Amino acid sequence: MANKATSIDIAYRAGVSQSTVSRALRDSPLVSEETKERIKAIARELNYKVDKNASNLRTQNSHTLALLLCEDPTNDDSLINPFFLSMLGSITRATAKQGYDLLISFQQLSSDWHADYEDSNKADGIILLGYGDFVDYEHKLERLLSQNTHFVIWGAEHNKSSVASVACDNQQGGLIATEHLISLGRREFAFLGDASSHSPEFRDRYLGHVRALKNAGLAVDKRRQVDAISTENAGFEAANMLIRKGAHFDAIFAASDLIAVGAIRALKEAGLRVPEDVAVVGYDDIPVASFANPPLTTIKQNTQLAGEMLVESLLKLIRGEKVPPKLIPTSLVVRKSCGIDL
Amino acid sequence: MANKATSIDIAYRAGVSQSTVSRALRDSPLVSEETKERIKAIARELNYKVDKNASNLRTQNSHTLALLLCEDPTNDDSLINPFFLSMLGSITRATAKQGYDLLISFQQLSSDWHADYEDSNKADGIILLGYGDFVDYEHKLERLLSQNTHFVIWGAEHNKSSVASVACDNQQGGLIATEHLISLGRREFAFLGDASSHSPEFRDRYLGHVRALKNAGLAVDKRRQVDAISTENAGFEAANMLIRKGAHFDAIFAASDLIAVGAIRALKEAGLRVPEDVAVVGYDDIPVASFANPPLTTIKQNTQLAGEMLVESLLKLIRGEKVPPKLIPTSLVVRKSCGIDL
DNA sequence: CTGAAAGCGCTTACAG
DNA sequence: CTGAAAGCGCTTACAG
Repeated sequence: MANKATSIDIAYRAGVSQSTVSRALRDSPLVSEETKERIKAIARELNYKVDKNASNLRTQNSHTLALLLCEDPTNDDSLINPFFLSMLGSITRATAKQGYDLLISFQQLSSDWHADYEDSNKADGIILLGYGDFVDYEHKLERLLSQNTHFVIWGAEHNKSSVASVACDNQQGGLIATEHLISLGRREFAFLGDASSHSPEFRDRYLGHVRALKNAGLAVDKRRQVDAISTENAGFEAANMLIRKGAHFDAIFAASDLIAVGAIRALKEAGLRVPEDVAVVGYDDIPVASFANPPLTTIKQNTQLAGEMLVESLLKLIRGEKVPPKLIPTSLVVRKSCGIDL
Repeated sequence: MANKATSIDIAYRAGVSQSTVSRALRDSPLVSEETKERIKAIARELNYKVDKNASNLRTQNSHTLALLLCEDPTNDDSLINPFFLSMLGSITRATAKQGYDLLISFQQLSSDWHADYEDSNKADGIILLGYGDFVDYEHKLERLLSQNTHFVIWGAEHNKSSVASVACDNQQGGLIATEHLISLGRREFAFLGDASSHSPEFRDRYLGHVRALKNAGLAVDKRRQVDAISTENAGFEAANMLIRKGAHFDAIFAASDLIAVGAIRALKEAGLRVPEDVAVVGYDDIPVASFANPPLTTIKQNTQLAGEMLVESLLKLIRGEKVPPKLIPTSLVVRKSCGIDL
């Protein structure tokens, strides 16, 4: 590889000082238009690009954000939660739009976080996506907080108000999903998904679900809530358990689409028809949802907006501004699994 | 944020020179064990991390790779080709395993590439994923080549042997998919997907498909090949066109799973049963494939291996080694859409 | 508007 | 085994 051109090379050719080159390329008003043009032309000709390591070292910021994607321990090695992938797309776009680069890292949940991007000046801040067990997660957040790292988390509002967060309104999602089923005449509900504080997002969906039931004067039967992590298999097992217990239900609200798809499989195998016997609603609107059989009614999170807000909040934090937690409303996507005639 | 500790701070506390600190932290054999321990302990205590900008500037390499994901212009804005996402996962992992960071960027195909990661010393090399139109793509590759950028491409073998590439064996994939259908008694084949030089991967799948037909002494009917880009809609349209033309066929080999899923929808709407009347095989094994109705028989690419090889090839290139193009064998995933009784 | 100079925080020859 | 010093390529006060 030919030696890269430096600002000194350009200065030499342009017959100016290196400082002037640096100013010209950064469009400083201190340089005359004429000189600027000459310098820029030479820079283009030499295919010159400012050395980021040098400029970052000098200015002490990296113009780079880091995205830490924590994988669910439950997914197989090569599979990423499809919902996160959708977020990844919007985060990448939002980061680029702001003129930042994005460093990405997948972390095993088990392992200790390698979250020293900011300490090593590789990134100005960190976006955290996914956590596995929320209780463990909080300890890690504590450490980031104590190290004054700039970071913003996706998913659940943290009880420490000092943690910046962006989340979709999971309670509202659970509410509208359940209200929809109620409006279609369903009365006996099952909820599939962990409803404990270990999974605050699922728990909030559950809380919204319960609120809708209460608003409608319907019974909340704890025996029809079955824990499940977000996999097709867990959904299958959870629905099977309900069926084996002989539980009565005419609707299932699943805390995620994968759970819903697994549940549908279990229902079918048990000879139950979806949606005639049991209506099913999922959560996330992953691509699989529209191809499920029947196509899955689900709650869609606005990942586009979410990505933008995560990036925006993080940049504000870096600039030293305050950022209140953000809550994004969700929307209902009606397909056939809820029993409506499309 | 408290001022970050530097190697000088540590030197001061340890009562040694800054050079010794630097050596100790890099585990240089020139430093006594005892001194090393002392220095490392202080570094931990101060939460010290080597400043990457400074060290990269000094050593003139970034220990970072860049991933350029070029989106298909055909996908809607927030949706990424699910196959690429699976690659992304394995590339991220492989990069981390080698101790490198990964910078990621989504490029619009229309826009001019912003591929100056290496020129600005932000990355030591680039992995290119996706391209849209291959003919346009090649011009861009020319430029990278002329700038002596280190890069490796995924997908098709480039006719310039100087371009490092990793690809799955698309011809072999097309061959085994078609052979499988033939072994199940299918005789009249349609192929859905662009078979021109604008989509070399699809074309190779088509070539393998044709080879299998010829090997079996079956007719190759050009009228049963319909161009389609890799979307569900394009597959739907392509299959509809075949049906409207009154083409006879008892099997469809689709160049991608999305095309296959769209084709199945068209077949069903036309009152054709899958697989009884028409068997369908796709390509990629995206998550949707197993949830399609009927579940889709498809060709699986080993994304895990592919990601590792891309990273490995790129690192070799950076080290100045030669890298021959790599071809990874594919495998058949049999589900119900091909007509086998599972 | 321009230049000379300092300095960001490291790594690494050079000298001991 | 250790230290003093140079230098990676920028940005930006300071002086003119």
